Amino acid sequence: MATGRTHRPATRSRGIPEATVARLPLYLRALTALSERSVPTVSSEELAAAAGVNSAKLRKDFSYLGSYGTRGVGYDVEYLVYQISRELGLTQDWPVVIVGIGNLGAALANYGGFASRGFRVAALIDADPAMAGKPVAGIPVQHTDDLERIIKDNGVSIGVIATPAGAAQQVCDRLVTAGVTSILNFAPTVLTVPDGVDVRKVDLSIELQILAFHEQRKAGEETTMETAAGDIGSLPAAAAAHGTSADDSADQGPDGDVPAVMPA
Amino acid sequence: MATGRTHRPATRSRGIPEATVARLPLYLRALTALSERSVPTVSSEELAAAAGVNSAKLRKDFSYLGSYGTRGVGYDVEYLVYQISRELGLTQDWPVVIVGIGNLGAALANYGGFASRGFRVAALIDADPAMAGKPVAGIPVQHTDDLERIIKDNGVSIGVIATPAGAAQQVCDRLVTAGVTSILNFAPTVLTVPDGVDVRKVDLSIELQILAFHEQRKAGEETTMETAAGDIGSLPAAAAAHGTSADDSADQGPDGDVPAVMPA
DNA sequence: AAATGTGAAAGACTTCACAGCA
DNA sequence: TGCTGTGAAGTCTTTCACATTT
Repeated sequence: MATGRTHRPATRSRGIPEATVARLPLYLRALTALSERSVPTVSSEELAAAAGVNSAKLRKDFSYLGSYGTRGVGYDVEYLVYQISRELGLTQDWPVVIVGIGNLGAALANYGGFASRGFRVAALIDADPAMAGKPVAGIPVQHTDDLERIIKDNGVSIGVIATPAGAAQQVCDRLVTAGVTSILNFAPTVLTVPDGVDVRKVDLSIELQILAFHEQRKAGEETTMETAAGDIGSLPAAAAAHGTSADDSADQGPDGDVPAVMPA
Repeated sequence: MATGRTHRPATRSRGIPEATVARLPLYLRALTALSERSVPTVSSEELAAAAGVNSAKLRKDFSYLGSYGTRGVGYDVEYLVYQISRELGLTQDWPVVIVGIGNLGAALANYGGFASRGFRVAALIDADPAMAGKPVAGIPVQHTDDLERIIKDNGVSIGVIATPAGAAQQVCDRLVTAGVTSILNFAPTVLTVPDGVDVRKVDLSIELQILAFHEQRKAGEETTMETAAGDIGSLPAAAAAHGTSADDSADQGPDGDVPAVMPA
């Protein structure tokens, strides 16, 4: 979804494709596991299998970073770990704030992978005064009133929003004003941000809906049914057109659903 | 991370592009909001703005579903809500099980958006005997031992994995064996599944790393620094090279990614 | 006059397949 | 021989721009 698109048109200094960037963390994880097992080198084939991609793609991805492999041998694990970490900016410390310490916020604060790779939870912020001072994951929750100060005092540039949808945009605005330029949004809402600010979204219900789409399709196949019967019962109910002149008679016949995709 | 690949020629009968499917939930959410405000119709321009995409893309997306708009007018909100819901398979009930009731699992169980759109948390499962019986989000947690029975008794086809990485593959195998064909994986690990099973992954640390990448770039631009100084200190420290110590092996499925859907 | 639906062009990403190096 | 690195081909996605319909 990559909300935050819109990078400056320029900045072509190092054009690593977005799709490649999105896979680097995957490779890094696989490499880290190999490193822990003291495996010295891997071939693109092996590493690709561990990361769940195909080897040609992996080699192409690495080619954007430079030539870090050895023909006939493979890649040096430690060296690659370092190169990818550096490329991703993980060799530096990233203080992060989490806003909205409900169930999800607490889960995120406790998430191990967070602290590991260069990210450090600098502060937890919540709008509920009752939460203030209470420690979550060993970090005392602070009140929203101090948001700006917290951001500035800690030099935070990455913010995580785990508030209810209704509060997300407002929190986002404050974060941005205070200097945050990258946001990870867990609230089920579209955030509007000024140019130069990156937003990534994680949305549970969207993922489930995508799964449901495929699941539905599988079910339909099995039985070779093509009329997708079974739903006809629960009709639109909408159908009825509001003003919009266009009387319903137009298309949707009572059963005339079956949208016949692909109108020639 | 786009999951469902698809080798097969891709059944053109109803070929809705994966990228379009991934956006339908977005449109649906925007439409639902409009519906609640009793807005009768929207133009592609307005709806696109609400969903955070551009209007040409939205129109193209809708064109795969059929011709549900009215030229010169726009789209009937209620009607579109129904059509998209049906296309996504949300007009039916999807029982879901969540495995791994730690911080994250509990957050998911409590997540409102879950219950809303056709998804119903049929059961919560955890390996810790101490959790058994304890209610989370009003649902009693059950022990992993009963996983297979629970799946079957409830006709579950969608499973959510929120266990630690180490347990994920095993849980996945059991879910699949018991009949689950769609999995939403929150564990930071690559899951291997047989053909016909869909896996989607949500990975916090990957999202953060992608943000860090862009964040780093921004910082670099501002100061025109390009040597990313300050890191040179922590060098690779790699180099050693053993022979081909490929012991693990296990390079299974060629494209261990996601399978797919729709055999022609 | 307004706004959809869609060919066609442009762009991004993936896969192929093989030259070239260790 | 084994495996990387990469042009070229193929596929998917986005964007353009306009004919078409209400």
